[in-house]
Amino acid sequence: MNILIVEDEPRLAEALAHILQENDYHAEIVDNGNDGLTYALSDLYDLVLLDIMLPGKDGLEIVRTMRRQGNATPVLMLTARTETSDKVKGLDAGADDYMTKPFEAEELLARVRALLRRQGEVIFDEITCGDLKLNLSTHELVCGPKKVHLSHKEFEVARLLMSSPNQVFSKETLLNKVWGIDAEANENSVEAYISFLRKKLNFLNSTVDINTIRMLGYRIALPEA
Amino acid sequence: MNILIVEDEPRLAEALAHILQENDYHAEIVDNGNDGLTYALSDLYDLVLLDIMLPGKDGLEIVRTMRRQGNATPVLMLTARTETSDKVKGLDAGADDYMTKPFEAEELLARVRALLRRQGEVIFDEITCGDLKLNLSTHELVCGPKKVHLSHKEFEVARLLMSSPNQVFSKETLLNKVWGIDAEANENSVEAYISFLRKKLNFLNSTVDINTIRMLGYRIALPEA
DNA sequence: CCTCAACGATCAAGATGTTCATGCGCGGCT
DNA sequence: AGCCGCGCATGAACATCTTGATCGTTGAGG
Repeated sequence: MNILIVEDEPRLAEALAHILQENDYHAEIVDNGNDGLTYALSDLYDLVLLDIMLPGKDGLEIVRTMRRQGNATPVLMLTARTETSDKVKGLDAGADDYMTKPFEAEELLARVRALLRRQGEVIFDEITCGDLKLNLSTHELVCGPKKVHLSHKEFEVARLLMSSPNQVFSKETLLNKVWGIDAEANENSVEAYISFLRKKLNFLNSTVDINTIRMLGYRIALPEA
Repeated sequence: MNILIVEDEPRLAEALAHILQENDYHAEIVDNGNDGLTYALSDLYDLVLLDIMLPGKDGLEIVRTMRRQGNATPVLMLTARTETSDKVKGLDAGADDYMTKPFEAEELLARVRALLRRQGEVIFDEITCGDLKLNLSTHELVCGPKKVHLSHKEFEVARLLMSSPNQVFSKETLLNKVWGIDAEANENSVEAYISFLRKKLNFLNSTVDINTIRMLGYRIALPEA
């Protein structure tokens, strides 16, 4: 795990880096706000420890800019300011947690673990449904010895249906979830993709199939368990 | 937003509920650990405020059970225990944040907002870069009066470059981030997409352009601010 | 049981997006 | 100048997506 430390006081920065490195994180130090922002936006880090008072851009501005640009890297603010109003400012600017100096190494590490845990929230990379396995990274749908590649839209539709077997999804729901809200696509597209998927399920000789519920939508039917 | 308060001391529980309700959250109180766990697992709440010492199951056990069962509802632990070792236990059990009593309402609210924000993961829907605006939901690139639609890959490349102006991205980095690690695509594809994007920037008469840094990669050049 | 209308399935064709091989041109080097 | 290697632009081949047209299916009502 890569952690970025944005801190201008060298002794503190080193101490932080040391603590983190002893716990098997990879830590890098940047000592000013301008570089801090650039590095934080790089997406190379899994977490940012951010001081507020910094030469160049301050910590609040950095986290605000990150969030404005859609960067979701967790940020833990670390400052000497203990005022509640400072904490509120930091958290509302977009930080995920806020610690005041001085702090204990153990608590810092626990908070770092808590933030990284959320981040990692490792998505399973496979959905299983009856005799089907959908690989979420390669977009391959496997059934016994056979496999087929799903195109982007096919994959999204399959993922949604397989994620909640037996739940009925209306065409409108599918349009919203797969094509995007506001999408001006035709419901016929949904029908077309259901058709493509059925053809592939058929080719795979899967026991699973897609039911049509007239006027309501579609669902995956699991063969009775 | 629905918040579950698991707290056995009625006065504190009421005070919390009051603070939250004043800020337009819907709050419900449960005064023992057994009900706390049942409610928390119900998926009806967007956040759980959890005391540690409780009749029935204690807070640590509750959060551990939640996580073990795959429940990802954010948990903010609220306790009188100020020992670092308690905080570490709470966070490592699966809590997302930990506050010690007494606490100020403003800080509590800010931490609640921070946790709910993650949950909702409200993505900003625009990146700005020089005179360009990239709409993240419609994939439209706008410059003054003109706009163009970007295809999926064009969009991903543009987003990456625009998210860190002036940073150089190697073709390999672009391949990994846009096409995916393990992707077996050709670096020529990157060149092709850079070419497509330049054509569009040109059509938009943007002052922004994409620099080639020989042997290193590409970057967005912001006209000197 | 038949008819009809509404809904759904499938197909074919065109639009759009993606990949990749090719040839050109520029800049650095000898 | 001439060579070399990298990057650029383009077009052909292919994949994917969307849509309208057509045909099948279903179920209510005669």
